[in-house]
Amino acid sequence: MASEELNTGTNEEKPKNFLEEIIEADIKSEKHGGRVLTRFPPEPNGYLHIGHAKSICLNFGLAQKYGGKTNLRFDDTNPVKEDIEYVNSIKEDIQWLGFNWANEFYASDYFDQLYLWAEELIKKGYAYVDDQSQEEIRVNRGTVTQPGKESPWRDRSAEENLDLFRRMRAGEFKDGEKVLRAKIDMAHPNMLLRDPIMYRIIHSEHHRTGDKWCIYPMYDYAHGQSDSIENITHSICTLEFDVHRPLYDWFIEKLEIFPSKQYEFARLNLSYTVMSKRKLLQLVQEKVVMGWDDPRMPTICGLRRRGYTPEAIRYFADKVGVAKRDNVIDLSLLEFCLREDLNKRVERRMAVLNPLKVVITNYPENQSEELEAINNPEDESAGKRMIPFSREIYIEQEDFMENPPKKFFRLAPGKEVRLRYAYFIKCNDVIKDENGNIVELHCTYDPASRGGNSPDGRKVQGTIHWVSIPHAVKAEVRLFDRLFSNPDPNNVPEGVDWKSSLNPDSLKVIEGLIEPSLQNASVLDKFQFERIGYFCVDSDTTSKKLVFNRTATLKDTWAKIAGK
RNA sequence: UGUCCUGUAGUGUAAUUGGCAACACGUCUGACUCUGGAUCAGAAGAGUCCAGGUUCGACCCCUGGCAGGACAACCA
Repeated sequence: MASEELNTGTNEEKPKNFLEEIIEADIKSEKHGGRVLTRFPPEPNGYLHIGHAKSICLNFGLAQKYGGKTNLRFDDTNPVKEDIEYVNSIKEDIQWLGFNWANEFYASDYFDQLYLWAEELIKKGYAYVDDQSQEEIRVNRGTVTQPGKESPWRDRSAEENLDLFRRMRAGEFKDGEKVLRAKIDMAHPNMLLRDPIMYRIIHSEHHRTGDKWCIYPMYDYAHGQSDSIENITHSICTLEFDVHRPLYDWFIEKLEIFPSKQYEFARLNLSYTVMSKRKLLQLVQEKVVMGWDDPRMPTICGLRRRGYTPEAIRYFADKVGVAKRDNVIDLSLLEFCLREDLNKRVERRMAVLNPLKVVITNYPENQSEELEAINNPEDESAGKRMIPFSREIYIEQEDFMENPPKKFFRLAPGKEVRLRYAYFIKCNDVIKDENGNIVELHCTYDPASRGGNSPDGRKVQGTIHWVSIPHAVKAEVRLFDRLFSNPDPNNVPEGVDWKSSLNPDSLKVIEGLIEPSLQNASVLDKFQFERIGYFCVDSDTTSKKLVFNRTATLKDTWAKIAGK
């Protein structure tokens, strides 16, 4: 429902991106009988992040739009890097985002077929076993400006190659002793076509195939054929694989198998964020953050814990667009998408983060009452709730100024404001401690303004939020901010640690006071704390302690004015 | 330095495939409001990386530059 409101996904009015144009052309020309089958191919060696979310929304979204399906395929060709821990988190994240795959596959499902095809290429003279060391291979590959040198083993007979390759598989050789290479062109301007390695020897247990194999296919030898085996029609990946496409096509052509086609789009970059798995891992390992799901992380699980919704992320993926040029998206766009969603669906509550005590001197002692509050002004069906009011309340420190500037609409000596859903109050006295700090305000209220309106029709400029002291509940509140203070954390001068621009204030933990109706909130419940921001219940919450994460602040026009 | 990809308001994405640039976010006004939120109305902001060429006409086609990115793991 919310996604409809957010108008994500298919929309006839919207201009098409280049992939939609390609697909529509293919459908029109009956290329695969109008069939569309995409795939999302993560390597299970890390957690998914917002960049993957773009890819997921693209792959699944395109298939959905054109009546096709999407496979989930784990690209698990390197047993030393991959683990099932990641497999499970990846599946969970994709489902949470709201997508269902047609099939769950693994590149390792195809190891037998890939092996057979390798023998076929050997027999056709398109592949050979190379005895050169890793170092020799590297050196002989040449450089970007100089052609490579052919391996002395390049012209072995098919029989010898076949024998050697079978013995590689049988485990007769040690890691690195031999590799299987495609025989293409050692002088090719595209380095990837200089006899790329197809198989390497790794005596290591694979998380799915166990010890069945001691040779494993390289990405280039596995990916296109895996697509082909699944009859993928549109294999969509990021720009850096552009150089790989000739190789992708080469194997498919030589093997004469289903011609899947690869298309590349520009990956997502977000300002104030790092996205590389390596750097994210480093943040986790060095305990810069609490873990992969730290609410400051751009990981899907981090965003989830932070309070993001699948709808907001899908809306975001839709808004960033798809093209081939490098891009950096403003973090503010992500936040816009979040607010757009949460504003409409999430209930409002009152909470005071930096309390200032207010005594309403003309309100009877030991009295309290319940006042009616609207749960969500954007959604009448969210109903109403009662909130307790009493003689002593907390307001926000920032909502009072002893010497207010011109446009300050909040409380000040002699000024009157409305307490949201309660009464008008006027400030009469400012109580200070011996150091001159304001510790308490003495105010009087207008009993006739109960509910927030005065019968004489007089207006107040400001409405502030509050919480009744005897009824307030304490909660830990975690105020998150961007992880980096540098808009482009990857761009640091030579020799400077990329972590040097970490924002020291990315997390502030405070004790807040919340209205009692929040008492029984459960993990992941989301609210708008009026005039403050969106918050969600953190998984660290226990029966004894409530913990809230600040998902995002509200737009704060006053902060902008005050900052000038 | 070789090959490939990409250059359109601050940030993204468009431009009916050649008819003088639109939309969103952001920014700035104003209205409204029991959230300085939301909503509504409006404004500013690029002449399309540069230089030539083709054309009646170029963001779009051609040539040459320039800038950014990718590629020299037995990673994906």
